[in-house]
Amino acid sequence: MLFKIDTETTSRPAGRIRQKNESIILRAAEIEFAAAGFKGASMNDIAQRAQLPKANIHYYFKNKLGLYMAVISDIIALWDSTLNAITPDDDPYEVLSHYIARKIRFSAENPLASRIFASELVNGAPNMKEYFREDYNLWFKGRTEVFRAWAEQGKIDAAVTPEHLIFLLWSSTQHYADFAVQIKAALGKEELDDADYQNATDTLTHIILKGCGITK
Amino acid sequence: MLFKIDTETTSRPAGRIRQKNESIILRAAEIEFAAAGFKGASMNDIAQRAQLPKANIHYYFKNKLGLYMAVISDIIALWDSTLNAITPDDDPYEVLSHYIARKIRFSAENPLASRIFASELVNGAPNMKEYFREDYNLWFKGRTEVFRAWAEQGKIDAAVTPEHLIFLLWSSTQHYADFAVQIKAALGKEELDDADYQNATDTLTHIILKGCGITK
DNA sequence: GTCTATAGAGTGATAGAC
DNA sequence: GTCTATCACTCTATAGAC
Repeated sequence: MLFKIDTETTSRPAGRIRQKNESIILRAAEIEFAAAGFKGASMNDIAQRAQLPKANIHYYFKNKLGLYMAVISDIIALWDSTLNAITPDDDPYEVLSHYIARKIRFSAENPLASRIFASELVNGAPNMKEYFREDYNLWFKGRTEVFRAWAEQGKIDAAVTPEHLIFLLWSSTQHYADFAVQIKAALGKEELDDADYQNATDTLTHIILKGCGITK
Repeated sequence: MLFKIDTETTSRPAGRIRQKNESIILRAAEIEFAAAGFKGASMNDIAQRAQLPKANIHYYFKNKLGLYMAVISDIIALWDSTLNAITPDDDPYEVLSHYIARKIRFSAENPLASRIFASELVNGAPNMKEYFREDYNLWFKGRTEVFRAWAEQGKIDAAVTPEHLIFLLWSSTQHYADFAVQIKAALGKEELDDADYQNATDTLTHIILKGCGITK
């Protein structure tokens, strides 16, 4: 997607030290932003977690927003790519079961990224206005065409609106990262293990595929 | 559920003025907290939106957290009640299609409440630790029993894990409030209308009920 | 009950010595 | 490249006049 942000302070090729420090800062920022949102996180806390002086962060990143966008842009790239791979010629059963498994795995492995994205959206996406411009609608329309083609080929129930099926795929899988606290409390566990994620994947796959009338 | 918070400054019975001002403040706070999260929202902005002096808010509510909890406790009460009404003797088809419709309607009518709750959870629920205590696990277990009973009566596919079915019901319906920005951008609409919500309800009901093997 | 005026802590950001 | 010291500002919260 078309969504570029200036995150570098200088235009010089990254030196070894720079590269290392930037990645340390980004990792620290990811944790802080995930825990408190954009406004809630403080440069001070990020600096402390990165074990670097506050001014050092301002040397590597233009300002707080620049750092935030640097963290978020990585997440967005991952997001878009998941749906883009699907074409009308694919087998719905194969593709969707793969998609569900992949998104749940992503939720399990990158919970912080998911949560920062979710936090941004829940608050009305004030820092991502350009991302949700007109072309987002066009891109999404293109993606629904795939499901519509499947419906015309009788591979999916006519009662299923492609748009809302996509929303269902997104919501049900992201939920395991975004609402992890509630899920852990409900299941009475400190952390979710592989069996939990497998269970989630199996149940979601069963319900969604069968519910859409997609057969193997 | 057992989750009480002191929100009042005094213990006196609420006077007419007090009642009116508190509700004005609560409404303003709801908007601000939904837009920026707990830390991101400022008492100043809340006061300005309520058209009251900042100190006035501190007179009615103990502090920022107290105000926040007053907003949140209303939401929680609504949340719990939805699942509590279900019993094993109910007809799964009736109950679940009702549940889905009701939760989507709630997302449509109370998007701010949903988003504040979501924002709190996404950030690790720092202000709701007591809510997600041991009894939450017990309460949730009790709710899963209903679905398990249905499964034993052959009313639900054995492949469906009750826990994850509940998570699916939550995530898919809340999504329309929490991620409204993304949904509107995807559909290319300024606001979602009744037809959109009806469409969402129909598609979700079809997929989830059929996917669970629940027949009318 | 109401509101002005301000305290005191914390914020993002930068100048300038090293 | 690095980091101390500091600025200007905003935050929550309260004292005290009305």
